[in-house]
Amino acid sequence: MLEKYVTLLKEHAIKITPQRLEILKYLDEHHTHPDVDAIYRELKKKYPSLSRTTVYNSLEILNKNKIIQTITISGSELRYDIEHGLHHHFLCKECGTILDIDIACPNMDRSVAGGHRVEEVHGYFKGICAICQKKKRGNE
Amino acid sequence: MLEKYVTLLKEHAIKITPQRLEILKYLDEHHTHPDVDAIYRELKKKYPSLSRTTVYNSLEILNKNKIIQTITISGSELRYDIEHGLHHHFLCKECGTILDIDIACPNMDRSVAGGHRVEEVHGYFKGICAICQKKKRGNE
DNA sequence: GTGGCTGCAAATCATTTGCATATAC
DNA sequence: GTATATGCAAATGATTTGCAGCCAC
Repeated sequence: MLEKYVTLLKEHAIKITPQRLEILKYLDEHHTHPDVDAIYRELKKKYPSLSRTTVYNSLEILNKNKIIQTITISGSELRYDIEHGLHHHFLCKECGTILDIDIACPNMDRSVAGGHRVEEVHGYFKGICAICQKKKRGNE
Repeated sequence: MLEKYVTLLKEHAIKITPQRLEILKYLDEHHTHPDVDAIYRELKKKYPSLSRTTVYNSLEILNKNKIIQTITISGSELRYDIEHGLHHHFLCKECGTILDIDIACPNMDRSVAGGHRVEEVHGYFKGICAICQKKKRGNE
């Protein structure tokens, strides 16, 4: 069950620890773009000895190995997402949800004029999500 | 000299204060995407009584009125930029500089599938800027 | 005149650091 | 066995809050 994560960590020469496996599994199974505290609180239920520091450390090494990515769309805390193909993000200003956006942008997706070497591309959209729009209409 | 900023604030029904005018002028004249502390330290030289709180407050009201925008590309602190047409940003991981990127992305620039209402679009690119690439080549 | 603004100090929240113990390999 | 990871507590850094005095209108 955790086999795929063991394999993935081995491929990157990252030491296998139960904490790392659980954090990686959590991000693989929950595409909710959680912050550190959300991951910590959720996994703390099953592993009461887990510390926030370990969550920070694990996320850092996973990020450095490009297994996960950080999302800065909220501006107040980092959000995390497992790497799963180039996609962008939408933040609902009403409910705070962050959604995956699967549109391509040919001009944007790899190179930038001016001789800069682009290694990461992040498209961030902000507005009101479909669900919150419905709710608002219902209330008026 | 500050006339244009007085006019701009009046149009938005924002009270005119010397601090607000100076902060707005600073962002209009320096497209360096400074953080709060950079603005504070620079203006503190000319206005020793200036407080960081006032910088925060002023930036907030300017942002709410869409006269300036916040940039979350760095992930650790907010950067500020005067609104000047849709453009995107590039962060150099080597020197930390944030550059304006003037490329268009038709798919990205206004609407997103799924019924979400898009109000803001931010394209963030990260990599090594042209200058840092040259420096690195020189050192090798 | 008065409601909103400024500036100071204290509080808060996310993240980092130092270090002793425990664990992967 | 040893280098590395974990977990705790304390430190840091950005931002927010509470509040008294001041200023724009």
